[in-house]
Amino acid sequence: MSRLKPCVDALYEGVGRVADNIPGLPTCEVLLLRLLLLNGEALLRDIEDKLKPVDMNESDLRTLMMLYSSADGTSTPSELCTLAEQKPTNMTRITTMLVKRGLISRSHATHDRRQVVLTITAEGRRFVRKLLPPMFPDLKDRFACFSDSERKTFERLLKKLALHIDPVPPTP
Amino acid sequence: MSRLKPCVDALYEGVGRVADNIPGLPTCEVLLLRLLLLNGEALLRDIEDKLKPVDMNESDLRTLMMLYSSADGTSTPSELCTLAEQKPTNMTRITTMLVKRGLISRSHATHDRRQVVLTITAEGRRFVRKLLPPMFPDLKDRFACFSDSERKTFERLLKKLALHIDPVPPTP
DNA sequence: GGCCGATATTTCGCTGATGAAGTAATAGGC
DNA sequence: GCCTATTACTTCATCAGCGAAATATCGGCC
Repeated sequence: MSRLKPCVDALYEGVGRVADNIPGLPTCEVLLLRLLLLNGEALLRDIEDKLKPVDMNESDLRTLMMLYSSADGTSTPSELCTLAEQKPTNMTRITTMLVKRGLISRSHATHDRRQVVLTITAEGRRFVRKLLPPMFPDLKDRFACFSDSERKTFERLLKKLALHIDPVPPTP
Repeated sequence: MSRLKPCVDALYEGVGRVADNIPGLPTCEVLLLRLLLLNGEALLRDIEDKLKPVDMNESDLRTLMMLYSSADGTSTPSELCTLAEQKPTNMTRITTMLVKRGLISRSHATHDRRQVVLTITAEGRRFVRKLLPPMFPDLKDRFACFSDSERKTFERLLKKLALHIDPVPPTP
């Protein structure tokens, strides 16, 4: 069941028609935007499908991974919010759930008692080390259409874009 | 307020640390995946911010644009679902809202009375023609970090990826 | 021509994420 | 040493989107 090809086709046709209709349409940029979002959604769906069996979604895993991959297995909700691109509200829910599952622990910072310190537990580390490896083959497959140099180029462009769109404030 | 740079930095550091820890981690692929999602989320946020003033979200606009850009300004819920990557449930809600706002109209197909035919109205077309142009400058800015050839390369890679990840079924 | 499985869409109940308001603690001016 | 603004997090109400079930229609088989 091919889902993306019709989207891509309709996208190119549609943009062509709209361009005839609305002057000044930045055709190439629209294509880049839509293709990027299309790929993002598809990849996200794949991940979430794989996480469903362990009752997790991508935000949950991302949060857990931020702790797993931090220098000392420790962080705070606000730091995780900026690094995992989440709102505080949601971070509360995620961490509460992870604490309940015993994957992380919550405690208070001594120097600033407003701050909550989150630490990944031994069980959390075990969980990650068991969960990730089975996902590797499929992940490689996703990008198997690229040559090594294409992968490098793609990475370079994605990184460049991320750092560029960063500080652009929205025009109100 | 720079939000993405710390994410990118943490990503590269984090992946480095995890790679030391979990053998077989496809480092490059993980970076590609995370960077792609990061960019997608940031771009989506920008769009949704711009749409908030007109009480719309990106899915709503995408749906409306599929109709605007179709050959005859007409489609069906199921077709829109596949093209706009939406579930039927959500499409019902979106189209109901668009009908309420007078941007599209709903009617029944004569040859198959199960099907609903959605048509963009004159007001819907006006709405789109008024809404889009102010978004062009910012959209161009987003990709202004790329040279023409980089934009072409990026588009080629994105398209290639979309068509590749398409038919890969999830391994259960 | 009536029954059965498939298809198109909607309804319903639930979950994940959000913005706004609330709580708690700190920091800085005076 | 208090008062105010700021910061860190949580709670609450709400909403978009989803899966499963319901509804309506079609198409084919006998």
